[in-house]
Amino acid sequence: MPVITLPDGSQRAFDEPVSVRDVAAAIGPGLAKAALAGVVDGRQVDTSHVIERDAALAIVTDRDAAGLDVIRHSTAHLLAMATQELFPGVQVTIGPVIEDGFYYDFATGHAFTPEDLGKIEQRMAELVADDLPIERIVVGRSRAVEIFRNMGEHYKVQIIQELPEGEEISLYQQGAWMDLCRGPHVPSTGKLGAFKLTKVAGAYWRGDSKNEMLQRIYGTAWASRKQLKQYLTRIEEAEKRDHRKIGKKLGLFHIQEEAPGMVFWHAAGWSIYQIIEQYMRDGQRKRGYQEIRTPQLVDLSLWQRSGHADKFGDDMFMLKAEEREFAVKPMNCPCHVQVFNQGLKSYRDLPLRLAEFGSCHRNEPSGSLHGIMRVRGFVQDDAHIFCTEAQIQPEVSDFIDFLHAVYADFGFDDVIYRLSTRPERRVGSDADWDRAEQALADALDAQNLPWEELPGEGAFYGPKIEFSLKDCIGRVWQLGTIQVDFSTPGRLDAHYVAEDGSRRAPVMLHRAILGSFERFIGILIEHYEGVFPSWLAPTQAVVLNITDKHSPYAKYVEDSLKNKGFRVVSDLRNEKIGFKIREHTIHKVPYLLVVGDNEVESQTVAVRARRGEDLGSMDLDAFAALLANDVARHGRIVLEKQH
RNA sequence: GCCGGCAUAGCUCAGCUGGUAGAGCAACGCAUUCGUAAUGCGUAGGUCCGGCGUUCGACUCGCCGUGCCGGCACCA
Repeated sequence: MPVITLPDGSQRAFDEPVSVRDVAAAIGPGLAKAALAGVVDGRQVDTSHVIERDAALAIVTDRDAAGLDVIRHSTAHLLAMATQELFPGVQVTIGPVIEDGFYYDFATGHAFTPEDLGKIEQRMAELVADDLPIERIVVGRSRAVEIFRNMGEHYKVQIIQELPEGEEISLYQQGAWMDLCRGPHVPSTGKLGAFKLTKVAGAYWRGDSKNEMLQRIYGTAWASRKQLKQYLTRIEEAEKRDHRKIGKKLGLFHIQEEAPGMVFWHAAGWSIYQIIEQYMRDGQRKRGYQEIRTPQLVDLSLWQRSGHADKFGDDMFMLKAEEREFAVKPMNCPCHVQVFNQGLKSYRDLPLRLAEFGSCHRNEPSGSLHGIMRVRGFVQDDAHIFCTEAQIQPEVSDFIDFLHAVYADFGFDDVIYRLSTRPERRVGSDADWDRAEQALADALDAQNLPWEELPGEGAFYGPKIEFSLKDCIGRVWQLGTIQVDFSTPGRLDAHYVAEDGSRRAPVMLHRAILGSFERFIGILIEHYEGVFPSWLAPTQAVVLNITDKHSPYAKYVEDSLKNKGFRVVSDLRNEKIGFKIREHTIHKVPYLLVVGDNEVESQTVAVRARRGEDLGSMDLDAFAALLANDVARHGRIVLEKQH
């Protein structure tokens, strides 16, 4: 006699055990049709699940996030079924739900082509039309192994054998096809339909590059055709923000074959870069950093002492000269320790903050290169803080303040915070780690920041916080970081004289806010969609003459504004004003200053903002004030617009 | 690095099953002197990524290499 409690608190009593489907039907035929799964006492189940005793039940439909996940998961099964029908001999492995969709990994000698995806998609549509019931079957472990072994599904056999003892093993069957799965799944294939297969890719079995490579098919799935369409449109729109496309269109930089993973900055891009560098330099100076500069090329012996050659030698560019072996620096820290080591330091010198816009080169794997976001030659806004253990927490807190001020100035407010804690192999005592991890966590908590812990992901020398942002299509890129390092100072003989006269190794904090200028500018381009706020825009205003006779005045306007420190050019070409406006609008110039008879007469400029607004005519001082005000707001203007 | 795809004019892209390339924009020239997102006419522009092969003949087919793109792995 189960009594079912629904999410609204209402209760329904039944004379005998009932399925989720039955309960839905008792509430209403519409719900019965919409039911995709259920949640019984917090556990997700199929609609066929029978409830024996009193329980809390929520019916899951495609309006719930959980329902969408069930749809995606079942669509992954549908993909696997269609694929195995069309390509006999293909083995199934895993097919999880991911953001916006799902994938399924297949073991096969055949490499799927984009044409294959079309065929598979078509077969999937047919299976939806067939509306095959999806049934859950519970079997014993040995029986499950036997079934999949007979089917030749060796990966599934392995998965079953590694399931924890006592875990219920369930199979899902639709038509003649069957897969091992925990579920839940939609009641029949007819509940699916709004999906699209998006890409094929290789992926290692169990994510380990030592294992064989499987064929992965990605797809997206939604509750309705309309949602699917919206998603596809969203992706299309997002792709227009791609920094590689915009970078080319705006002439910011290029990369060419002869220097893979290295950026050729053009004048416009370099202008942005320099403004950012100067901005960071000012911020660092105000916060007690000393800027230094260290060599690019350093004898291998230093990298051997620091441990880099040993651990990361393969990723370092090496060269021989004068019978010595040099390495192009992949990081700045060992060099910064050399600066610290010049002259005996006292505890009074701590914390000592050494900053460098350090040019680094790393021979990143070819497959990992990505526009200017992942490159082989880059410049970090790097700094190392040499301090005592007691100074870790205040330094980390100050750093997070600094970082937030910077991100806010660039208009970023959607930062992902991750704290990576002690890995298996590490240096330093557990007590050291306890305190360092706590210091980092406290610093995050003090600012009320939502952070995620990545257990075991810290560096061998200490824990770290990573600050990441997403690019236009949702890929996450790490920008800032702060890392505690118990190891490097000792390895490189750094020490200071403590209050009691003893010599101690300082703790070193590695930290960066932008990460690399290259990646940061890539993210900025996508964030702004190329529409740089006035303080960053390579050209802040263009003066446009109506006809030749206004050229002298246009030049005068240009020169006057340039003398005030603005980045202004004039476009005196013999073209119609509409043509020139169009061209500079496409290039996202913040302000267009049109000068014709009226403006020459009244000694003004007609101001047009880049979104098309006509700001009317004003004299040069008024425009200069307007632009100066704009510049002073940095990129916070973007945040204001969003909110 | 691994799996797959792609590489044609400065840019964006056409070019069916092999018969030595085409558009739009940009550039250049001429005309036009014009008031807020494209004035008209004309000219020039290609080692079809590189190498080797198949073929009477290769942008097209095959192999090798390079780079880029999408994933995977990596990211001190």
